[in-house]
Amino acid sequence: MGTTSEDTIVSAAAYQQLAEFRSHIRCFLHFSEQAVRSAGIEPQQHQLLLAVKGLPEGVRPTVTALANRLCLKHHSTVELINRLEQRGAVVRHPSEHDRREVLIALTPFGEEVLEKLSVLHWQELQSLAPALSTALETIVSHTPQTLQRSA
Amino acid sequence: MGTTSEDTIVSAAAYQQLAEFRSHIRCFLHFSEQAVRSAGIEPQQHQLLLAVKGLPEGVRPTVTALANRLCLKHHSTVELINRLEQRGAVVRHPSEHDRREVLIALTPFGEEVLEKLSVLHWQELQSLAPALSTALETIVSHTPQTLQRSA
DNA sequence: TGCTTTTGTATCGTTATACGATAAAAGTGT
DNA sequence: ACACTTTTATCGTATAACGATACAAAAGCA
Repeated sequence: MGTTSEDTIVSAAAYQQLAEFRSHIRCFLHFSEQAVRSAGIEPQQHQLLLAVKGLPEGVRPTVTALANRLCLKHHSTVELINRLEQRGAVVRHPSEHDRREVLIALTPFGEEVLEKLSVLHWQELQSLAPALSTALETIVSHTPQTLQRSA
Repeated sequence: MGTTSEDTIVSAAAYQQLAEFRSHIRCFLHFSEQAVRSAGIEPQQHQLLLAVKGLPEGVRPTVTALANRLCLKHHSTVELINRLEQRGAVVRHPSEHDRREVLIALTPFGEEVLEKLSVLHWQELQSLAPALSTALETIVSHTPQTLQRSA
């Protein structure tokens, strides 16, 4: 009677619910990409701007802090910052606490772009939130019986 | 007296809430990427597999249908399918309704990978759903006064 | 003090991905 | 037969992320 851990079956409904959830996320990200590119920057660049501006109180905007926030490797973050610096959206300046650290700040141009995009995103989220919430709710509530079944 | 549409100000709290929401999404997508790569395929490839398997009833898995579901251009979808076909995760076969169409089906390997990943994703969503819901809720409820302010 | 280890940032080469521009084959309407 | 649309495919280009590698500053230890 030892139940093996391999007799898990995913129902057709479960696939549809997962696909639905991903579709909503992709829909939001697609909107975001279009809005961001219309504003003249790239999606990941926008997210770094937002990460800088939306960092919790008391956290210095170092490369490492931003990498953590964005779930990126440090060197990927460095490259992202390079591209943003070339576009004039951020500037680097040395930290006084630790001369290894580089602090990132938005330029007026970066601030302007981010504010404009933030308004658009906020509005878009008002539209998308219900569908996203529903999809999430469906997955969480249907969980045990729908997903797994003993053989 | 004429209120221009440009005097919109985004508060620090609003930036933090938007950043928080994006961070949760990135966190989920990061988990997904790691799980998917561990399974031997690429993130977008996994999402196409899921899109095929989770397509609503009665929708034929054509390139165009999948492109719509994934918010991609047709030719981007074609390239994604090429890569999946090379890895043996999907096969193409001609449609009988319309000889222009190409229908996509998972191979046994594709099915196996997708099922394994779907279980992992379902479980992960159980953990992440509360934080994501909260972040969404915060944005939706705080909306009018926090985001916009007349000059 | 000097030496080692750790931490923070940066560079290079490779891969996946997505797009625009373009094309070809199959269907549709006249 | 003809133009027109739809569906799929190819090619060149760009963003992006990573692993491997490197270097400088800080921290820990002798």
